[in-house]
Amino acid sequence: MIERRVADKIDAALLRNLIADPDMTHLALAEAAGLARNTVRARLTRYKDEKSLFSFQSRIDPAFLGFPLRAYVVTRVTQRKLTSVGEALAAIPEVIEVCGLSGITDLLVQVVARDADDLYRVAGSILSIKGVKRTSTGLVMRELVSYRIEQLIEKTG
Amino acid sequence: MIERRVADKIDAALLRNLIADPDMTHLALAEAAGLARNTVRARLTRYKDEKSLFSFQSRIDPAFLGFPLRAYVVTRVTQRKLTSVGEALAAIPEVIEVCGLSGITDLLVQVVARDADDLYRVAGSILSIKGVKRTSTGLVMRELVSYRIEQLIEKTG
DNA sequence: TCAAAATTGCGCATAATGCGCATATGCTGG
DNA sequence: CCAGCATATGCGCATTATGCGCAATTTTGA
Repeated sequence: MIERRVADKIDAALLRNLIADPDMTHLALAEAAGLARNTVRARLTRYKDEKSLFSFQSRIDPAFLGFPLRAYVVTRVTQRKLTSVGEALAAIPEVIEVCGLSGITDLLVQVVARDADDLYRVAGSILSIKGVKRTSTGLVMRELVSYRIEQLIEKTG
Repeated sequence: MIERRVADKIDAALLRNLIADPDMTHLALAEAAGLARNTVRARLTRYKDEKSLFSFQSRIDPAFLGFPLRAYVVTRVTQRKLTSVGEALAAIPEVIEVCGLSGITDLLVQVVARDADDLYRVAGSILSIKGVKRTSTGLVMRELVSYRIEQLIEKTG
């Protein structure tokens, strides 16, 4: 099995700076990190090939697209139908992520919606998938800690 | 209350292209979307001010930082201590997101870890927070649908 | 309908980028 | 201990992209 490359000090410095300002120029990054311009360029290029970075889509706020509501739908599934349920979920646009969790026949489905009615509709379409036994929806009311990765960089290198 | 701007057709076209290639040049974007270069620049600049885009950090794969494991920890909390628990959770680096869900005293805590032992340790430190009554950890075994926003763009404009 | 906000088109100076290539550095396996 | 491979560095140069200004035109909304 291929072992994935893990960030070193150089990567940490670059990523830290990019978080502060995603549009920093190669030269600015090089100075900030005390590196050569070509080194910066090599790393930045490498990130793509290695897929160390997610797609740009991860930066887009669903609210900006008109979906301000977010919810988690815990979905109990007939075990044999896991795959087909996964496919059916993928066919629902409002489903933005589906995770299979350990030791259970539950799926954790993250959805977005335009409003409360819309959410109700989406939850309904999940429940109507063949193989889904029951669902439990929890609307995200408050983000006590917003998605963050930054602090992990400090534990790198 | 200020109403948030929502993406229009122009935004949709730009975002679609940026997902395909985040490094597209302004001019390339302009051509692809049939717009003027200045328009593209204006929009791209605006995204920052409006915070329509998340920080660059949302693009970094935790695995690249050395945290290949991801888990959801459902945390039951003494209602009065919600705030202090939130702060305590924020103090744990491996905690990458905390959501307060509707109608319950549960928090949905997303964590990452270096390995199974590390996850066990992190789960323990969550459980030891004053105000946490009990926790239930679900390791993300499989992503049936990886985080995606792209398909929402088609429902825009 | 009218005024404000966006988009557009054009040009230009500056700055960034994409190479190539030779050298220095550093880590690994023999 | 040394050879060899991968990486980082330094330099230059031609090509592009960017940042800005400004005026005309279209769209949007009140």
